[in-house]
Amino acid sequence: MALDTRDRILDVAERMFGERGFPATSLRDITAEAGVNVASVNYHFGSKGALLAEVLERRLKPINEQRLALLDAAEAAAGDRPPALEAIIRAFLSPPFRSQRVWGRNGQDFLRLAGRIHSETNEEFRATFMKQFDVVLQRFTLALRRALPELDEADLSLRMLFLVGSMAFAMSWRPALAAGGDAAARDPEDVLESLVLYAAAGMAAAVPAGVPSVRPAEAAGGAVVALAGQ
Amino acid sequence: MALDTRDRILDVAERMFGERGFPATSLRDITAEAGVNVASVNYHFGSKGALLAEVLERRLKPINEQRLALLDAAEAAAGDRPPALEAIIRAFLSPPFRSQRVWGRNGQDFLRLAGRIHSETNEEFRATFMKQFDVVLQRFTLALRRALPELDEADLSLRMLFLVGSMAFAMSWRPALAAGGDAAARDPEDVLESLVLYAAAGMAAAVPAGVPSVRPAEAAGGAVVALAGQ
DNA sequence: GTATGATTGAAACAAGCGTTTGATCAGGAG
DNA sequence: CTCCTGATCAAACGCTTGTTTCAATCATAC
Repeated sequence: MALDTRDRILDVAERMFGERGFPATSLRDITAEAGVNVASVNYHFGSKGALLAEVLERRLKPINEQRLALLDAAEAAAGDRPPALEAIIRAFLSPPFRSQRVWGRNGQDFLRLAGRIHSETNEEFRATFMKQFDVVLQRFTLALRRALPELDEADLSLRMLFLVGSMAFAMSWRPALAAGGDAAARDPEDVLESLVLYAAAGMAAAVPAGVPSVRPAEAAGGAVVALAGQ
Repeated sequence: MALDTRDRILDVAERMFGERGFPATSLRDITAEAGVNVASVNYHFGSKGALLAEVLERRLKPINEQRLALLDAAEAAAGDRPPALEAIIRAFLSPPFRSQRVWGRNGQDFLRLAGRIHSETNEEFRATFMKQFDVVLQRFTLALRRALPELDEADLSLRMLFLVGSMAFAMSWRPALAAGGDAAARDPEDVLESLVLYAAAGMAAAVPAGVPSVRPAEAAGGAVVALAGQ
C-alpha cells in the first residue's frame, strides 16, 4: 500500500471537502473512496471536525510561514523604506498559489478547500483557520499601512478584505475554469501574476479628496481584527 | 399575523441559509423559528432545494434587472464612446449593495446568502443562480471589453473573476465586520464606494509590455462562459 | 513462540434529516 | 346545511449522519 490509512484519509478528505464543502461531505463518502473503515476516522482524528482541522493545518502552516518569510525578505531588501506594493502583495499571494507546484494534485485540491474556508462562518472551523491566519493578516496590514501612508485605516481594512476575497475566489474557481477550457486559468502562476497586478493597482487607488467614503472620525476600528474574531 | 406562512418561511430561510449555509440549515430550524409546521415547506415549495431557488429568485431578479438597466443608462449617456470604467463597475455593484436600502433587514440577510452562493459549487443551486447571473456577466464583460480595448481576453476574464470575488466576499463579511465594531463596514454604501474605487483601479491596471501573463495564442476562451457552465 | 499494544473490521447506536401521510380546520359557494 | 378547496397539524416514514462498540488482526519485542 502506497500510503497508510491516516494519510489516505487526509488526501481524500482534502479533495472532497474542497469539492462539496464540509457539511455536504460524509465520513462514509471519504472512507469508501479511501478504501478504509469508517471507524478509522474517529480512531485517528477523534471527530469529523478534527479531521478538517488537521487537513487545514497540514497545508496552512507552511503556507503562512512562507508568507511571513517572504514579507521579511522583501522588507529586508528594501532597507529603511517600505517594500514596493507589488512585493508585499506577492508575498501574500504566491505561497497559496504555488501549493500545486509544491504538493502536486493534492495542493490543487487544497486550494479549492482553502477558497471555501475563507467564506465559512461556522465558528469551529473559523477558529482553526483563523488561529493561523490572523497573525498573517495583522502583519500584512502593517506592511501595507507603511506602504500606503496616505490611505486611512478604514479604507485599508476594506481593501484588505477585497484582496482576500478575490484571492479566495480565484483559488476556488480556477480549477473549474481550467476544466472549462479557459486558458487563462490553466496555470495557477498566470492567475497569480494577473491578481498581483490587479490588487496592487486597486490598493494604490487614490481616494477622491474631499469626499471621504467613510467618515474619518469613526474609522479607527480594524476590519482585520473583527474578521479574525468571527 | 403580520405575514402569511409562505413569506415567513422565505424570510427566515433567507437569513438562516446566509448565516449557516444551505446544507447546515435544516427545515426544522427554519420552521421552528418561523412558527410554522415542518410540512408547510414541502406544501408551499415542494422541496428544500426549491425553497432556496425561490429565496434567490425573489431578490436576484430585480437586482440583475437593475444592473442591466443601469448599464444601459450609462451607455446611453456616453453616446458612441464607452462609458467610464467606474460607471460600468458601479452599475454592476450598486444594486446588490443597495438591497438593504430597498428591503431593509431582509435585504441585509440576503447579501450574506448571495455572497455564499457565489462560492457554491453544488450543481443544483449553481444552475438556479447562474440562470440569472450569466447573462449579466456576459453583458458586463462586453462593456468592459469596449472600455479596456488594450486588455487581452484572458486578463479581462480573470479580472472579472477578481471583481466578483471581492464583491461576494464583501457582501458576506460586511455584517460580521460591522457587528465587530468596524466603522468602515457599518454602511453598505461606504463599502460600495470603496470597492468601486478599488475595482476600477484594478481593472485599469496596465499589463507589463513584453511579459504577457498569459500566452496570447491560448487566450481565446472565456472565463465567463466556463464559470456560467459550472 | 508468546505476549503486547496499535490498528482494523463489521455492526450497531441514537439522533437528525427531508419528505409523506392522513386527519383536521376554516370559510366561502351552492 | 352540505360540499368543496386550500391550509395547517401531529405523527410517522425511510434513510443517512457522526460516533461507538468490541472482537479480530496485525506488527513488534521479548
